[in-house]
Amino acid sequence: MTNKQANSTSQSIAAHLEQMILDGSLAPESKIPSERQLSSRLGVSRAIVREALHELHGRGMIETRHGKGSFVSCVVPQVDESTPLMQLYIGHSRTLYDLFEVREQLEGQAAALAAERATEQDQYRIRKAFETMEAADPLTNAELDHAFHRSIVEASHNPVLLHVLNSLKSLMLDSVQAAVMNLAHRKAFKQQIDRHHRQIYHAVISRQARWARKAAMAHVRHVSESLRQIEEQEKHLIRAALDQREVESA
Amino acid sequence: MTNKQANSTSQSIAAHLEQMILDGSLAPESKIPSERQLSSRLGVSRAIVREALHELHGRGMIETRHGKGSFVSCVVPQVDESTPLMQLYIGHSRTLYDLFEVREQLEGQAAALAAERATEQDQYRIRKAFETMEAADPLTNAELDHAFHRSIVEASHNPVLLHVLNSLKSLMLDSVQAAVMNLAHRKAFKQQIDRHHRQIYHAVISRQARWARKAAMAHVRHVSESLRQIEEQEKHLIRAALDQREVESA
DNA sequence: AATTACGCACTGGTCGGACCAGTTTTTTGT
DNA sequence: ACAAAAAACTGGTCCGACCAGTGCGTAATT
Repeated sequence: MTNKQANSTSQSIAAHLEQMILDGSLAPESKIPSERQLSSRLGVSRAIVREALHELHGRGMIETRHGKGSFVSCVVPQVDESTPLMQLYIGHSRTLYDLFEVREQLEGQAAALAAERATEQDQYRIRKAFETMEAADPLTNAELDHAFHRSIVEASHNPVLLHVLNSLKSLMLDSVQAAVMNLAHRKAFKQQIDRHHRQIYHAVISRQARWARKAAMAHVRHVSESLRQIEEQEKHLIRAALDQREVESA
Repeated sequence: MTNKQANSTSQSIAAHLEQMILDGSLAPESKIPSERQLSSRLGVSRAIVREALHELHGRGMIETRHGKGSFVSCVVPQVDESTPLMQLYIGHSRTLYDLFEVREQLEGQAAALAAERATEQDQYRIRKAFETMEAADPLTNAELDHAFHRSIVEASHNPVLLHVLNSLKSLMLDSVQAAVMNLAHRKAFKQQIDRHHRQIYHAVISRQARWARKAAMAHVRHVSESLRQIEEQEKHLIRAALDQREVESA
């Protein structure tokens, strides 16, 4: 299905192993056959096997310990529901916050411009998006939240801004988006976010550019820091789990 | 900072290359030195280099083409200048000012972050770029001006910011760049620009983030408005010419 | 006999050289 | 001058060797 064997041996072997891992043929924490074993069984040189393994390591699916072997490191056994989250951007979490740093500026600018330049039509759209979002079920408002912000960016009447923000958003992995949305599950966060949305809305509608910028920036920053908190918590959980496991295996 | 060199050679080489990519030392789409070259330059075997490259490939930071080489595949997707949408807008002067509007924010943020996060090495680079620029012949300092701004953006240590600003800059047509440079011909503008540069430089070096942001934003805004003025003047000239023609043909 | 220590048989990590296969540049023969 | 052949790149694959951690079983020591 997703068999892209693209370039060649090492690639296809990596894909093959990945498939086995995702299938569950290779359970998490289970030991992967040794390099020499794979090499002879697959009829390729050991170098190729090593390249394939490094490829998987790059994706964080594998961990290798000198003298012991390589092990599947699917952190969370849960199929593919809620928490492959961390693993994806765990190595790049820094970049994620860099991204928020940029977004903070641009969303702020967008809100300010929207307050200044929104036409009546824009204001109508913003109002509609806002009301729809407020009335909606908190669990399903991912799209609506997005639509609200989008309506504001569009009201800024700056295509470059729109374009850049779009590509930044598409940069965020779905998992991260999901995580952001999961903030809504925590009542305190949800309320804070709602408050921010209201502030942004009113500021833009009442054409108070300065306030709009401030509110939008605060909003992005809040989301970013909330995410950071969650990451910190999960890191602790993971570490705790690992410690626990080591205790058990000791 | 995030330098986990953990296991060994291939890992640390991968990390090193990743750093270079994120830093912008290796621009997107740029060719990475050949495996044999890296191998000899880093003093390790080619196999190790290959493993490091595969690691990066696994993370999607690299693409490799047989017989050609390996290439940085933009971590931060380029703000597509090729997208049909942008294609339409490019060239419209209105879009140009939208662009400056965005740049104003981002350059400001970059300067502020640079003031906060610049290492000694960064400061040295910035100082060198600044002094070189000041000492240079005003007519040929297009490159140097660019280098100065770049050194500051790099000192912000935010790869997303770096890449976005890079792609924005590439959006500006050469003609525009030339026009900006032509501002230097007018003594008043030139002096103002120099003053801005000095302010930015001193603010960043003395770690005054707020001031740095303000200066950088003022700088971009000034350039933008100067350009607008020039355009206005030229428009008058053109209109005058057109009127003249109509008179003649009447 | 129990315990320690050594050593062998694993594991991954690194090396160098060889060769194949695409791509680009240079040379060369008409 | 031009087109074809050749040389000089590039990455892709293989081999065989050796080093370095790890673990286990056996032999030496107590």
